[in-house]
Amino acid sequence: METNTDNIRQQMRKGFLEYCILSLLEKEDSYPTQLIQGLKEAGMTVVEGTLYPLLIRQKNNGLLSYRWVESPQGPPRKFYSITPKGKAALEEYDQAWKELSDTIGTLRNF
Amino acid sequence: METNTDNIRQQMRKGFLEYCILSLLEKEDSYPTQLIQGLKEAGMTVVEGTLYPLLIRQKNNGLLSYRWVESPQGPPRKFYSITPKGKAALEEYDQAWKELSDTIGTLRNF
DNA sequence: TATAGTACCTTGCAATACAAGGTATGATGT
DNA sequence: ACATCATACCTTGTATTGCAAGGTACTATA
Repeated sequence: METNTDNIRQQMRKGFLEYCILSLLEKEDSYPTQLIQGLKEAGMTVVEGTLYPLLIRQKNNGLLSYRWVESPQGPPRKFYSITPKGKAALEEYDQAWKELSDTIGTLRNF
Repeated sequence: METNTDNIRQQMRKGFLEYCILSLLEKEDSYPTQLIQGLKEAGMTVVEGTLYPLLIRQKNNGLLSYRWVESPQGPPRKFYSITPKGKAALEEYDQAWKELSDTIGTLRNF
């Protein structure tokens, strides 16, 4: 376990990817490469080997669905949509985030 | 992967324990049972099987040191202190927390 | 037909939180 | 002296999950 900033940032991110992905998909149906781009713009770099298994897990749990859409150039894209169950999960994540923020606020005297 | 609130809260917590422990120890030297109590009061329940290995990791990385202190009743207590390296790590955690908050704020339109 | 670009996916590894159980010390009651 | 209880520290095995690395497939272009 290193203590450099990169590693700390990485550790903290754990568990937030699902929340972030549901957030992006609530705004707009997207395919994986698009999600990677969107997450990067929001300040959270994710690689394919992390994203694909996560999307599959979320889909298997009924939080997401997908459909194939032809691309203007290249292979077809797998567009993911958030389901009603996914939206319910997103609300729970909002609540969990709020509570975690309160906890950190208490401990750090923010 | 369940989607109930408890599980979501648990997932989100991952990676934050080190930050929270350093925060508590910055205020006051503590022994593990005391840390578990302090974390619980701040809204973050942790069990022994999680805490002990984590303290050992942090100590092995030079973030913490400890000394034995006799208890008024019962076996001696292992009081942990934060080291200069631990304080530096805490500052990095503050920065990482801020960046993560910004990311969530961007994605959730907070 | 070969190459490049885009896109989706899998395998193996390392880190870590937890459930469950274990060991040791000191006070109290019989 | 001995059993019991409360406190305290610690370990083992399991499941989850993020990542590095590598693989497969479709389409357009030279």
